[in-house]
Amino acid sequence: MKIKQDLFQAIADPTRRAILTLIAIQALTPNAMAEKFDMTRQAVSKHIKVLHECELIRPEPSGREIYYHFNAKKMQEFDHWLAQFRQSWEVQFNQLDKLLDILKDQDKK
Amino acid sequence: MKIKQDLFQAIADPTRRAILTLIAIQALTPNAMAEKFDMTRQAVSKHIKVLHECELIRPEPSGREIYYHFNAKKMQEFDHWLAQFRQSWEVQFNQLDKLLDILKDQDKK
DNA sequence: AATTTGCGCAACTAATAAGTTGCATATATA
DNA sequence: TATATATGCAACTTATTAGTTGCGCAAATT
Repeated sequence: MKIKQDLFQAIADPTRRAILTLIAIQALTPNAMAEKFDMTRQAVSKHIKVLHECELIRPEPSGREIYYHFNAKKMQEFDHWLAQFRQSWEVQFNQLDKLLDILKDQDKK
Repeated sequence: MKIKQDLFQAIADPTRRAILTLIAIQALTPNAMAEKFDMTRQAVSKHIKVLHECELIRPEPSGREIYYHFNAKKMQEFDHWLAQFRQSWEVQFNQLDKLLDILKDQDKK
């Protein structure tokens, strides 16, 4: 059995990404989320479980309702993972810049 | 049938992420990749297909070998998706800063 | 020309995951 | 206390996918 849900697996599903987009603006209950999507409450509940297990969302009970909040700190891990590639695309874009410079020089001739 | 592989789906697999990390440093052939992982060449070939279909990698034939290069521009799309949440975590961190300020003030008393 | 090597595609198996319905539990309301 | 509502968990079905083996094709080597 899986100890913990994988962060990348969590955002692979479009519905879960939609949930994240929603609650990044405002915390919502499972029922409120289910109303937004064309699926049963139980289906949404499963997505919530996945997002919760990898700590992308955080429950805050309020009476018999549970508001799920967006955990920005966890989302930042993607930002850190992306860091290893930033250098790559800067290099590739610099090469593009060089190419553009060459083309400019050719125009002058 | 799926028209095109999804970017998020592509990076959901740990082996594919490892491939991306490898070729971000240096372009590799399918065989060279397969040697790095404990799986058959065909399995790696499938991952290559997924990464290629969503344009995260780009083939450059060289004789009977094919070097796959990392496409940084495509990975940037993930960066752009993350952008919608950057504001959220800045807000949450600002709130943390405020809290820290409050705690500092309490120390002074 | 014959053989080896690099690669992709097809078929198959096993595991995973998204969705459903049904049920149990806890909180709020009448 | 009885009832309605909010939520999570379990069992099931179906679809997807990661891995395998086997095959065919094209390029390089002998």
